[in-house]
Amino acid sequence: MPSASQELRNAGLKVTAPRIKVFQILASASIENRHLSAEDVYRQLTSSGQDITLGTVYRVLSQFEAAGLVLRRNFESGRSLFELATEDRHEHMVCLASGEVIEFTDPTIEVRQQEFARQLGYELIDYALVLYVRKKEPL
Amino acid sequence: MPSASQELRNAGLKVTAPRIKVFQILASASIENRHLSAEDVYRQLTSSGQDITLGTVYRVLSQFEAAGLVLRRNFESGRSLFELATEDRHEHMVCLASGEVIEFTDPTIEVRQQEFARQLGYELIDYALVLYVRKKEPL
DNA sequence: TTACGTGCAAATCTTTTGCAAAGCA
DNA sequence: TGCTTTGCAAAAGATTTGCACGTAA
Repeated sequence: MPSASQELRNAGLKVTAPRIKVFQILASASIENRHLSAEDVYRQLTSSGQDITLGTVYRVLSQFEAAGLVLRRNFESGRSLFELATEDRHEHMVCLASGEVIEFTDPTIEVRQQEFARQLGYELIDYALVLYVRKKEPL
Repeated sequence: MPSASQELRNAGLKVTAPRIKVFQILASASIENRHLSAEDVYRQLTSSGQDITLGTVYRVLSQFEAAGLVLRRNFESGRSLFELATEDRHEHMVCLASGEVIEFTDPTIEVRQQEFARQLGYELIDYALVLYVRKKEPL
C-alpha cells in the first residue's frame, strides 16, 4: 500500500500535514467500510491531539474529491459522507431508522443492467444504486 | 383523478389553502416527471401571485412526506428534491452523450433487492437506481 | 522566493422552530 | 370553541469563503 504522501503526490497535490492526516483518517475508516462526515474527520483528528480546523477539513475533502481520491455521498439530506475511492464496485444500503450505511456487492446486478441497456440500444457506462431499508426487529 | 382536497383528507391532513397549493404544484410537476426543491415550489407559488411562506412550504412538504404523499430525494448535495409518490415504480437511464432521460421498469430488480435486503436482516423500503448509458451507433 | 495552503471568523445556504395570530372542523 | 396551521423572524446545522499569515517546493 502506497504511503499517504505518495498518494497525494500522485494526485498532483502538494504534501501538507493536514492533507496527510485527513487521508490517514479516511484510509483507516475505509478498512471498516465506514463513511465519515467532515465533522467526523475533524473530531477524530482533534480528539487525538492533532491541530486542524473544520474549515480546512472541508477544503481538503473537496480537493480530494476533485482529485478523484474521495467520493462524496449524499444519502441523507443535511450532510455529506466521504469515503476513499477504491477500484472495486459496491452498492450502498441506507438504514432509514439509524442512518447507518452498509456496503454490499451483487455481481449479478451489473450484468443484468448491462443486458438491459444493451437491449434498448445503449451501452452501460456506470450506474448508481442505493437501497433504503429498515432493520428488522427480531420478534 | 381525486382532487387535492380529497387526497389530503385521505391522508388524514386538514384541508388548508397552503396544502392544496403545494399539492397542485407537485401534481403538475409530476406530469413532466420533475423533481422540485422547496425553493422551487415556493417560487412557483409566489410568482403566480399566491401568498405563502418558504417556512410553510417546508412544513407542508415534511407533513406530506410523513403522510406518504411525497418522496424526498437527496440526489445532489445541499438540498432535497421532492416528488409526488405514485404507485408505479420506474428507473431512470441517463444518456451521457445526449443528456436524454429514458424511463424504464424492470420487475425483477425489486424482487432481487428485496431478497438481498432480507437476507441481511433488513426490510427494503425503497431504492434509487440510475443507469448512465451511451447510445450505440448502428454499425 | 513564490505560489499555494491554512487558521480564523464571518458569510451563505438550506432547513427547522418558537411564538402569536389566523383558520379549519 | 378548541386544536391545528401559518406568518414572521430568528435559530440551527452544514459548508464555503475572504483575508492575512505560514509553508512546501
